Order: sequence, then C-alpha cells, then structure tokens
Amino acid sequence: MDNKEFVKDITNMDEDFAQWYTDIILKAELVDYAPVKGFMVIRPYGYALWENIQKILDAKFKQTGHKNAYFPLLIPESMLNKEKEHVEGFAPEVAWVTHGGENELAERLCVRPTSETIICTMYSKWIKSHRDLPLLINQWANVVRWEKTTRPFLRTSEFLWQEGHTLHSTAAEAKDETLKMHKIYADFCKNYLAIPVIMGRKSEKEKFAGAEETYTIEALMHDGKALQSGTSHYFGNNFAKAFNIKFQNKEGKEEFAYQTSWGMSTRIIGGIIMTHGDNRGLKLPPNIAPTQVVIVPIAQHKDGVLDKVEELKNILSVKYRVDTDIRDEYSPGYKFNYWELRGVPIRIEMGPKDIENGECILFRRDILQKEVIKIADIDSKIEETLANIQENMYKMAVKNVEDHTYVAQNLEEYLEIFNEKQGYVKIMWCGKQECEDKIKELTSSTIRCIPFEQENLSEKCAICGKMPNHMVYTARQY
RNA sequence: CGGGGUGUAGCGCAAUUGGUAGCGCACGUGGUUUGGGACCAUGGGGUUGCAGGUUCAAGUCCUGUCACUCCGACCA
Repeated sequence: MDNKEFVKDITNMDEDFAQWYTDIILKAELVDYAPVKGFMVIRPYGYALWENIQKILDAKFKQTGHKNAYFPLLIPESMLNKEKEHVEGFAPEVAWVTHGGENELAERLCVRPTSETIICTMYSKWIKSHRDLPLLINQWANVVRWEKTTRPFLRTSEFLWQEGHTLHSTAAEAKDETLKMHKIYADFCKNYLAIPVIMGRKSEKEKFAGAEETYTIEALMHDGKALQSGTSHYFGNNFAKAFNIKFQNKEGKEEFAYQTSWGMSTRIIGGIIMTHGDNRGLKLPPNIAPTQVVIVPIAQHKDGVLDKVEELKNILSVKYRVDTDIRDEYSPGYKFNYWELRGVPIRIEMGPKDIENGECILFRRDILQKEVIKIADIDSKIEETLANIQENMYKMAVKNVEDHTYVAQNLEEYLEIFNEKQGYVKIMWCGKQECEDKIKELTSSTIRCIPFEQENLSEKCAICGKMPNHMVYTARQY
C-alpha cells in the first residue's frame, strides 16, 4: 500500500491542490453545486459531518450556560443602518428582498449576513435590569453574503453557522465570555477535528465590522494557506449604544450593556478536508466521522459471511458509528477505495477464511496499514485504534504546521520566503497599518493574528525597522 | 470587479474543408464472479451552456450572454 499509488479520478494534491479539493468534495459526495451561483447543496454525507459538529458544539455551549433561540431571516434596512461601521462592512455583500408577491415593499429587507442588528433590536426590548444579565443566547442559522468568488464550504453565498450573542453588565465579564468561547473553538478543533490552531487577536484592519476586539483561531491547510476557522468578538458597548440596550445597575443608574458575538460555520468542513485529506481522498478524524468503522465482507455469497458481518455490526454499533457495505454489485477492491475516498477511519475486512480462524482484518485509513486481529478482541482493539488515529492525525497536522512555519527578520527575507513557499511567516510588527498594507501589497499575505503566545524574534519591525510591539503570524489565506 | 482558461450524454474526451453527433467510464437488464477499482452479453441515455446571426446546411464561422474555474482586489 503506497500513498503515491495512482488513484483513479482524483487529481494529485501536490500538483493542483484546488482541483484536488474540488474532486474530493464532489466525489466523496459532500456537496454539489446548486443552480444559483455561489450556492451549494450539502449532501447527506456532508450534512452528517455538520450534524456531528453541531451536536458537539451545541453541548459545549449549553454546558457553559447558553440557550438556543431563533431570530428571523429578514432584517429591515433601517435596522441594519444603525451601527455605522457594521453596515459599511456588510453592505457590499447584502442580498435584498424588495417585493412581497407583486407589491414593492415600502422598506426593503435584507437577508441577514449576520444577526447582530436584529438581535440587538430585540435585546433592547428585553433588558431592563442587571438582573436580566448576563443574557447568553446562541442560534443555529443560515446567513447570506453575496460573494463574488465562491468555493464550496470555504466561501459560499449562503452558509450555515452558529452565532452566539451575549450581553453582560460589565466589560470584564464580556471580555471573559469572548475569550471563553474563543477557547471552546480552539479546543474543539484540537480535540475533535484534530486541527491545530493559532489562538490570537485580529489586527485593527482585520477585525469584525463594529467590534472592539476580534479573536480568531487560524488553521494551516495542507497547501500552506491559512483558514480563519472561528471568531469571537468583543463589542464593548458599540452596539448597545446604537441600539439602546440599557439596564439599571444595582445603584439604580442606567448603563449600556457590554456585548459579544462568536461564530463557527460550515467553512470548518473545508478546513477538515484540507488539513487531513490525501491523494486517496478524505481522511476524517474518528471523533467527527459520520462512519467510524465500515465492515466490508469478502466473498459475501458464501455461507455465514453476511450473518457474521451483521453480528459484528450489532456488537460494535453499541459504542461506535458503524456501517456495512453488503452491496452485491461491487467487488471488495471497489469498496475499499470507495470508503477510503470517504475518509472512514477504520475498515474491517471479513471473509470465510477469517471467520474460520476467528479473525478479521483491520485497516487504518490514516496510515493505510492492515493488521490481522482476533474477533474476540475487536471491541478493545477498535477503541484503542480510533483513539490512536485521532491522536496520530493531530500529530501529522501539527507537523505540517511546523514544516510550514518560517521566521522573517526583515522585508527582504519575507519576500524571499513568499516567493517560493506557502505557510505561516512569523514577523515582528510595529502595529502600524502602513506596514500591514505593505506586505499585503507585495505578497498578498496578511496578518492572520497577533498570537497570545508571543515570541521576541528581534528588536525591529520586519517591515519598517522601528520598535516592534507584537510578534504576528502572517500567511496567504482562504 | 479586472485578467486568463473551459463549456459536446452523469464524468472524461472525439468529431477532417461547415455535410446523418461518436468513444471510454458510469448507468439499466440477465448471468458468472468476489482478499485492492471483476468479466461476458445486452440495452437506455443528446435541443452540442443559452440567445441571435451568416449559410442549401452550424458542435464547427460571427455577435452577445450565462455558468464553471484559475490569478488578483473584497470577505467567515
């Protein structure tokens, strides 16, 4: 088994990563293109991934005191216009509803690009007293942003996400909340998706429209480009002032509430694909895989094979997500490739000889290796192997980040790196937008984040040579 | 929104000078197979992206338009 072995119908990822990505998502049946440009159909296998993401994140949100609600899809234009920076940030990509049936509306309605404005409007009605705070609400929803260039999962005109919107009586509490959710996203990526992320803050230029602070988790894809994978924003009372969200404090005085919002979207599925996939297709981390174990019978027409497969499935289904492939029209070899393309972590092969010996073959998708195991040991073996795959996939992803992380002391070194490589380039930065703009102009890379874990690389901004105040990660991005 | 590329069956492609649109894979049916993409037989599937135009005749020539895609600018 060799990973370089020719795989039918899939473009080699090292030759054309973009085409590889397209091949994978279509052939693994995650999505299909919709009739309207920029929109995608999420097919059952892709949606199952999203459902697993939802299930895990939703539980984390609830554990931390949040409740789900649902706000409307359409927002009156006047409402969107209340916060100046926010509307300037989103206006260019808003879709508008102008007619109800045959009649033109008196005020046009925007299809939500994000829900801050409608939620703030409602919050201002609901909040009277410090006793109403904190207000911790999340919604699972779709939003629409009319994008010019789109790619399934990574940038689509409509995407699914969750958006948390919370109100607090103090700035400190709201800041804590922002960081708490930021950490939940990072832990989720690490522990479930096996994606290592850089945790940090966005620069002024890159932060969310209307926010005081934006925190981001940045993930590095196989091709060395960065993907913003989850954000949390601290709004201070910018929106509270624009939407008049006030409460009476313990002293009886009126105060503006402090606010946060945070979100993770279907984009992260693109992140899973591009972090772990290989030339055989998808490679899904066990903790998120819709199917963790697939059982493929060999010579399934022979007596007892299908019975044994069914029996094994029933045993394993108690603890794992298990599928069997008993399609009569395909050969075992076809099925092996089929499930590898779909990224199922473990495959069990079982034929008459194995059954006779009380054995079966366990195949690991992550390292493409087969092992003979005793059926009697299968439960503990699967548990151990799934954990092992999860851990190994994280390690491989970490290694990819390490292999694609560079340091530049000055502009010359910086340009040299981006001339031939893709990845994170760590630099010292003076904090001025002028320098930020310059690297973007020259290399199309941007400051991805100002990481919490700072390092002192030198005493000079890599761009202008002045006193630096931050070490930052830069990269080209999706 | 600027620059390039591509549109012929689900996918990949072919069609000579403008002259009856074809091949492989996939798909339907019957059978034989089954430890890394099986085989035989047989069958179905097309307003050549769309709209105009030139011509006796257009997949092919002309104009427009749409979609996809890559590279920039803009963004989760």
